[in-house]
Amino acid sequence: MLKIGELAALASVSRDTLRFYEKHGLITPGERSGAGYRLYSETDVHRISFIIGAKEVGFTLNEIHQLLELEVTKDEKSCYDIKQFVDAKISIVNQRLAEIKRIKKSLQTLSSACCGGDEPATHCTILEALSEQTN
Amino acid sequence: MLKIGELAALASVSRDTLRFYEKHGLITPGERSGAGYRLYSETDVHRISFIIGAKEVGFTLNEIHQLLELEVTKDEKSCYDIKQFVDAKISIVNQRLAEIKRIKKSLQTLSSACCGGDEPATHCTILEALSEQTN
DNA sequence: ATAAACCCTAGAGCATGGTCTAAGGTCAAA
DNA sequence: TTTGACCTTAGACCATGCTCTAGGGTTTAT
Ligand SMILES: [Zn+2]
Ligand SMILES: [Zn+2]
Ligand SMILES: [Zn+2]
Ligand SMILES: [Zn+2]
Repeated sequence: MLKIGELAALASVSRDTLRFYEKHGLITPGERSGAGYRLYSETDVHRISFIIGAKEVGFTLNEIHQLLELEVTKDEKSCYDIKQFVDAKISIVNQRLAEIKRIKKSLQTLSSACCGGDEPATHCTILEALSEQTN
Repeated sequence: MLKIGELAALASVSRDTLRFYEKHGLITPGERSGAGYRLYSETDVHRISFIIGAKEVGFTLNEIHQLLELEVTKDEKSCYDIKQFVDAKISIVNQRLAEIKRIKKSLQTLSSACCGGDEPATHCTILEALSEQTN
């Protein structure tokens, strides 16, 4: 059984983060010591690992919430269900990717149209372009 | 001179958004009517256009703040300065892009390792992988 | 025995970019 | 004249993911 600071060190997160995850229902640490200290079991450690792993691949806490539900009921779920979930996330990520690429392109277009010289920017095509709405 | 609702309609933003921008120093509408209504000049309209244009290419409000300072002092600034600013943003965008690509790859790796079948997910490689920290 | 290091709670605060509400004043048309 | 559409303010609220503070109690080492 680990105390919060021990788990925090193990998982490389802050104690506050662990309490935050608990408050938001991501972990439900069972036991408390006589003094009311949280005590984390092996299962809890595994759960934290899961959360951190899921964060690392870009899931939001909300999504991790749903993933954890899939995880704890994994004998009632199929691989199909889990894979679907991941694939749905991939398509969200693809949308973000497309948006950022769009932004990058716009910025590159702006940048390459500008002479980048020493003269006053009164004629700068970047400043001009920004005030022309495409809408 | 436009009232706030008129400018809002023109710029396709809400009245609240315009007041929000003002509160955060992005616009500084000069005049008020007798009843205390904000009155926007041609210059203000141009400024709003600029803000919206800059938002469209992905600048944050904070960055737009800085851009506006460049814009109003553009006779003291050079194209070099402006282009530098845009190029700095491009490198921020590139970092975000790299991070999202990393996430996408991780998710794809997860997805493709899963059989996606109908059997119980007790053996699912996705769930397994998520609880294995790379750290 | 006392100080450092740890634990607890509730709740505020941060950054981002707004949106909405309450409680009021103003202006135009019917 | 009264309704509705517009305007004002200050401040609360949304999501996201923490981080920090205040004001306590506990444990451990010296
Ligand atoms: Zn130039
Ligand atoms: Zn230029
Ligand atoms: Zn399978
Ligand atoms: Zn699977």
